[in-house]
Amino acid sequence: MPSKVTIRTVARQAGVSVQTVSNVVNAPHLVRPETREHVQAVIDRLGYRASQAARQMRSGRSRLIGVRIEPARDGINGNILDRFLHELTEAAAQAEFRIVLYTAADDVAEIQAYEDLLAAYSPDGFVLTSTHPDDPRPGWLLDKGVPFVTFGRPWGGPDRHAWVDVDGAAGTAAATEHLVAAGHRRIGFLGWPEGAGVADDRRSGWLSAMRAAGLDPTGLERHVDDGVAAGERMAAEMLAAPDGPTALVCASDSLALGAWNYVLATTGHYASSPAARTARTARTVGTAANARSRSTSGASRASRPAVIGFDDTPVARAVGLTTVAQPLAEVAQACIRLLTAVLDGGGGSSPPEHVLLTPHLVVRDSA
Amino acid sequence: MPSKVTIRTVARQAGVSVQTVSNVVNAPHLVRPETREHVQAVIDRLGYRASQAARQMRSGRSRLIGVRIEPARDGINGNILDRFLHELTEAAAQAEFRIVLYTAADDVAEIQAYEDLLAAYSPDGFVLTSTHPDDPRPGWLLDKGVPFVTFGRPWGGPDRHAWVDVDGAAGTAAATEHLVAAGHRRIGFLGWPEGAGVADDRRSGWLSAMRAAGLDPTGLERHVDDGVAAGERMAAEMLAAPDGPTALVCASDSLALGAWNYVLATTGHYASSPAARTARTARTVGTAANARSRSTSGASRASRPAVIGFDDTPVARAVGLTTVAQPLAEVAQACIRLLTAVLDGGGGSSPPEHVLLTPHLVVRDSA
DNA sequence: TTGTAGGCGTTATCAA
DNA sequence: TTGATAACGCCTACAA
Repeated sequence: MPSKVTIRTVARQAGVSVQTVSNVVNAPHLVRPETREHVQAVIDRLGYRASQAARQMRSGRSRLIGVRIEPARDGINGNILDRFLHELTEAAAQAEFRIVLYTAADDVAEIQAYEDLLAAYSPDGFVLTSTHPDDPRPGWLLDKGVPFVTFGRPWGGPDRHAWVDVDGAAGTAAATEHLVAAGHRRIGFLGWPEGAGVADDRRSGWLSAMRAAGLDPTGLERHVDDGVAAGERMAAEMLAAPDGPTALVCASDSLALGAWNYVLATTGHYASSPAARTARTARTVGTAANARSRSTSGASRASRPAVIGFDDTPVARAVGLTTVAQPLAEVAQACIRLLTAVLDGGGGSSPPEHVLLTPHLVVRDSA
Repeated sequence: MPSKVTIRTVARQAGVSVQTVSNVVNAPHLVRPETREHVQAVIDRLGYRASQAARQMRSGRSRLIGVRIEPARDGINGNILDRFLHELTEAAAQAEFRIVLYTAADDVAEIQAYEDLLAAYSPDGFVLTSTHPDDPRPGWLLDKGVPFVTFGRPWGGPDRHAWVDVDGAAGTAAATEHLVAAGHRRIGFLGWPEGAGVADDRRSGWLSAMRAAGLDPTGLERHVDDGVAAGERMAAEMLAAPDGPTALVCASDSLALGAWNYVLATTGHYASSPAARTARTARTVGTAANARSRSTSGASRASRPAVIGFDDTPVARAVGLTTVAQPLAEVAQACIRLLTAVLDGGGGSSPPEHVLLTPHLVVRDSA
């Protein structure tokens, strides 16, 4: 193993001072082209890379970004944070940053994690996920002057920091419009309890799209804590009602999966893959579905209720669920861009930037 | 914001030398108890934490562990690596290590990532996932003398490094035994193409359990690349055959989900949640299933074929799939333990340690 | 048991 | 345009 290549090694090999080498790396314009090229050649030949530890001691910059990795939770939705993390790692690498992970059971623990991480590794900044009303984290970081960006708007909180978010309302509106275009008139919304920021956001898109289409949303919505079982239960209640909806826009793939399970069980219409369809020979497809459609008139597609989820999770893909997809790569890139802006801006007085991205509908079998 | 608390600040505040403070932190036994307590109190009060950057310059240790974060892939199985990453972050924190992330599209890119990361951040070691035959990574790291542990055996490769793995064969064997106990005699195996290490491992557990139970495995297995659609297709072929299996042990939850989709479509028996069951009133449950069972005699539970997956992914939970669960928290802890052993052992001649953990069966609706 | 000196690799300052 | 020097915070000798 070649003993460590330091800036000294390069300087000696190139016959210049260490400072010149440093300049070639950090401020090339200060070095005469010939010298620069020569030194650069030596750097490449030796494979020299500045030590972050030493660099950090001088410059105070670690080129590290702290990110929390969340537990699997119900695992269906939590999944998008893992995908986000992957995208963020790539976006960070583009900007020569690395992601350091930490875990925390709740907001208080997370603030403790900031302190620990900051004191020992001094990351240059943080990317926060899952912001929510009364979130104590932004305030703490703001107080300490620690640079950060959030993936998620400051729901209700003071808007004093850079954030990136996806327009959930636009997503559910697109879903609703898709259903309207398919001939549905009574389109229900299956969401989460109010007050969660994201919950209200996604509901509002459905609501405005309904009104824009001249449809009456009254009585067509239900709210429940996230989960497949809960989705199935609520969907059963909603769809079985005499004048219930013929289609459902859901706030999550979990809820949608539950609803879709119900639809399939009710209609006996498990149409996911061609293989299944051809293999399914002995069954009399559609009887139950027809019985249902007779009592639910109104949808142009009378065969079965439509369901649309949110997040385009792997489950949705596997099961053929139509769903709203968040542009996670773009979100990640925007996070890095805004964070570097905050880093460079330093104490600058320019107001914090915001980015609101639009999700898109992925149409599959369920709607 | 309080200007940085260094070892000097503490020393002054406590009225001792910096060396004493350092000793209190790194070699408490060298300090007189009274002094130690006094200094410790000051440390706590000031919230002092040694700077990793400075510490690393002296000691050469960064207390950083490099881990690759994989893309979402088909997303259903890739998910377990995300869960592993979470557990690893926690286990590492226990041992005062942090996880630094990197991405890489393939093995060659990953080796490049080692070089970059090593040169700039000098992580103390790496945790490798997804080992496979002809994996060039362990050899490279071994050559460079970089400490590492793999989650995954060195399939076919030289066994010269520490590794942790889960006994896949034990998992499929347990699944098979469970089915045998339930009265199944023709138990099929739906796995991946041979040669992938993990593939052969999981197959072998099924095979040995079949033989141990005195059952003939001939013609009861199929192999296909992972995927839900592939699983559905293969399951259709296998289960529809006149003397086909009455139950399926699958190498993954993806395959199992596909198989289960087929089973449900065929039997019209979508029994996931109680809600669905009660809601499903109009349908005549079981006719198709009975028709099937007549032609497939042999299982004690004639109603429908049983399916068992592998990995206990969120999808499995959501859909009620019986599956084999890997003890990821234990794997993560073992990885950290072995890695620290390698770190401490340094050039020691003690042979690399191995840990093989046993998975367990999670019984749900599908078997 | 405690204190002092030196150096890890880098970059900022300043002089040449 | 380039080079010498100091300093970042810590830890390991070594001295007291």
